[in-house]
Amino acid sequence: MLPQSRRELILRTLRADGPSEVRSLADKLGVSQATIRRDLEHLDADGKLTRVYGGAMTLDPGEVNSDINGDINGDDIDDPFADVAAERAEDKDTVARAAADMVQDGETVLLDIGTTMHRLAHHLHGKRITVITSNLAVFDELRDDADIELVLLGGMVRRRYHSLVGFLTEDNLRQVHAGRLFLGTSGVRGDGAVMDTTLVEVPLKRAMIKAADQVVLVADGGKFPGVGVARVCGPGDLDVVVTTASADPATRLALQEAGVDVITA
Amino acid sequence: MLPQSRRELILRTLRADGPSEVRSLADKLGVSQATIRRDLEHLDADGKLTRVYGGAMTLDPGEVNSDINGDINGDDIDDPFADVAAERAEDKDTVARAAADMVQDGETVLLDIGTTMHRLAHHLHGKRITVITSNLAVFDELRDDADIELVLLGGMVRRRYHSLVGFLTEDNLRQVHAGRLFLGTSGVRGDGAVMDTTLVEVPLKRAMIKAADQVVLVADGGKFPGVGVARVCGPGDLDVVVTTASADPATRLALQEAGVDVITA
DNA sequence: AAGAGTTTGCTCAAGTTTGCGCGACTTGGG
DNA sequence: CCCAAGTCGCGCAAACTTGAGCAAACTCTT
Repeated sequence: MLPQSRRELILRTLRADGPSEVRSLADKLGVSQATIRRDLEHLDADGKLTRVYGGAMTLDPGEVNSDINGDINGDDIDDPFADVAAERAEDKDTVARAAADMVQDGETVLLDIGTTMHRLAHHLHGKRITVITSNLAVFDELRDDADIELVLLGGMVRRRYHSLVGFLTEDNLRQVHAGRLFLGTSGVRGDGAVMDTTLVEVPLKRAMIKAADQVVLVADGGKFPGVGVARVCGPGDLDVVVTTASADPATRLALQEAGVDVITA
Repeated sequence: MLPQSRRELILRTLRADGPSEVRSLADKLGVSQATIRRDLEHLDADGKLTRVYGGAMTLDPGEVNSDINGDINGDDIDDPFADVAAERAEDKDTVARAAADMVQDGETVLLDIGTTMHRLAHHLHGKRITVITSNLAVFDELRDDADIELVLLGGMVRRRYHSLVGFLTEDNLRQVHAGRLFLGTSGVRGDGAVMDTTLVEVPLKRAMIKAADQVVLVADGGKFPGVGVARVCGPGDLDVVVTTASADPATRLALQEAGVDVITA
């Protein structure tokens, strides 16, 4: 059994059966607890799971399969530079925090789905704002925060993605308006086009863009350039991009030439 | 059981069932009360709940009594007979179970807000159905049940009532259709009119009635007759009423004369 | 076939969690 | 006002988890 396969199996186990103890993982995979610990340490550094005392669980509050969303390209696995991938998890938090810092009391913000938006929501605590979202991880994060007026868009519960989708969501989006939209992505193409891998989300993202005055794309440098099967929008639809220094300079330039304000967190 | 999982379970329990005592949490989770105390201390420090003498509750400012949430009429609070309220809780579960038993695989049901509907949702586990709701307690109950297609109506999060309200909810309700609606109430008047105490819910309830083929009112006998400032609908809008033997006979008769099928659970 | 580098399992000290007992405190009722 | 019942916080010991160090096994390259 390859270490890499074992780690993927660990992730799959967590996604399927929820939180798991070190002991049970060791038994199940036929390796020592020390090995499992090291695996969990690795996966935690890569932002694939959260380590907790005694075992591990999927990202934060039952976030079953966040990376399908937030980090849609699975390059982390193929990436031979493990330390680069480790930076990515931190990068996500960095851009999320920088984006959250833009938000002032009294604003109304629209939050896209994905892990990056969840991190962003985490940094919104303490502000007196209105948040509109179809992101269930964001909902879980903010549902007990009395300072935040929380509006949930309707839709079908998509458990694997922790989101709400469908025509109800689209309908609701046509009825609301926000000062700012924070948009996530699977990757930005070299010409500045925003991409996504899940087709069903594309019309929703487009509806969100229509519903907001300002569109802020939040994406760590690992997504420049990035992939995705579907084109969500062009650089002309974006107002601001928050990213990290590791973003590909050519893509960044393409964005700036399209009039986008590129902020390096 | 991981400490982390246990703590999340505590939060979930509080959200679903309202305030809880240290003892009952300890029994439920199979750990000592000391551990529960430490967990509560932890969660309180994290701002996830409010510690109170004897137990804990969700940190909603107005959430003094669980019944404020689900049970839309606040009469349980004013009720000087605590044991009556306790009996009522059992009654609520009885009618909820009877109503849930009506549901067949493949159905689409619409669930109103309130504790009774939460209990009903609890008895829906194991069925392969579609559930549409704006009830966040129902959402919490069913969000991890892979057999149930769950549709959440959009709206503003109303924390004290564990519900979603507003024009987004109404809009969504105009777009969906269900075979059956399970309706809650604060009380049924002597003439069979369904009442409610929260004005903002009335248009939603009316929209739900329009969106369903069959309307099933689920209300324990303590609500016959009952009070409420706003009239939701008349007996003619109801198809079935599920209640307990303690329901006022005159009110029951009025319903039957209006062609309603009154079922005693 | 040998060496460099990685992975794995084991051991051990340090740290964490848990359950229990005890004294102090809070609550509700005479 | 005081009392009884229950709850709380604290210290302690036992059980468990963790991270680090180390040697053996393994992989890959030369």
